[in-house]
Amino acid sequence: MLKLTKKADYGLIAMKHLAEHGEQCAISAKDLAEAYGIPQEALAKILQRLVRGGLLVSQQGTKGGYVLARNPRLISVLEVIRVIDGPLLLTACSEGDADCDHATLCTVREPLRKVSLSIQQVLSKLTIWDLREPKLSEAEKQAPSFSPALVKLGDTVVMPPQGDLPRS
Amino acid sequence: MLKLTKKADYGLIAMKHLAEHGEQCAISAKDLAEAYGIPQEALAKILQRLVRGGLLVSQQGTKGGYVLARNPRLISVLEVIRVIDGPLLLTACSEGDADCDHATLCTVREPLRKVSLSIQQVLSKLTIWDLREPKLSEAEKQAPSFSPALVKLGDTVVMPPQGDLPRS
DNA sequence: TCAAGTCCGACTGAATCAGTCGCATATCTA
DNA sequence: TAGATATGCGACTGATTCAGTCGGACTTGA
Repeated sequence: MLKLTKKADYGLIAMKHLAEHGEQCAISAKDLAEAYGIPQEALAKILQRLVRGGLLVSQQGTKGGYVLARNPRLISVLEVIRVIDGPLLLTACSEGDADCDHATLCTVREPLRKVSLSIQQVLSKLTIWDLREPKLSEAEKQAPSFSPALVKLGDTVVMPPQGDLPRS
Repeated sequence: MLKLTKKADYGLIAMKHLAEHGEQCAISAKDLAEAYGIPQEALAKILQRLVRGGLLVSQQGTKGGYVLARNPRLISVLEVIRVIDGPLLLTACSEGDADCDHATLCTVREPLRKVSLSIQQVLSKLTIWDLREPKLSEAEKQAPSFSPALVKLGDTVVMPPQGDLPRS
């Protein structure tokens, strides 16, 4: 459980590839699909969602393809996942109580919601750029875009949020 | 996506209830189900898994029911989820490469695995006891069983900023 | 020994996921 | 201008997983 869907997986692979190679020219869905052994049509649908989500820009026509809409250092993994798979919630029942009939009875939702927030924050700190080269993460430590941080559960989170968030 | 199944949800609710009330006598699946409006048989199955997983002890017979196998302070949320829903993996393809045909091509797996580990650390730090009373978590801060967790992402430590999330 | 009460394993609809197909639209090149 | 190439979009199908139900096996207490 708690696993990402293949769609999100494919989406991240594509985004990472575009971050690495798509600097100049657009890359077509076909090329991406062939490069990673992903079904073309499936990937195309995912890329379309990313376009609608504002993370990619598409270019139609013969020399068309996809390009990142922003600097990869400003696109978080969380955004990609959220665009493809929808909002990620840890608890089965969403924020609204209306749909959950035992809202008043269910007493674990609140603590779990906090855990969910922690996970989201971890994912929001990781950018597409960070996926690029794992070995570079050491060097990235100094970079302002990826600063050290502390995770605390319960209702308190210590340490000032010095790090700038990737996009808000 | 990335949401817990209802089963895990029910399981956590039950564990929490047992941590609060099941000190002396065993509590039957029926009582638990009625208390939270959960289908009896569905809950029973979940409780059975928790027994097999070594987190609960079952007592058959007229006055039977379930009791926690260990101190609730020593049972992590991660354990409960893992017993009910199986090992939680962020990536679609598991650790073994055999089943994933584009193992060599998929380049995002390694960074995602680290994220997965971070999430697991967060969940393993949270115990059933911590779910008990959210208001007490402030006091629990001093308790040795619940020390501030540090989430490490790869070689760098990542921190969720407090307060609100980056909306996208 | 009987009966009440409980745990336990197999089974059946329902929902979601992964991938496919076909057609419309836009752009570039000859 | 016509053809080739590429994205954009909706509907569809098979497979997997989830949620919940049913009947049987076991233990306990009178």
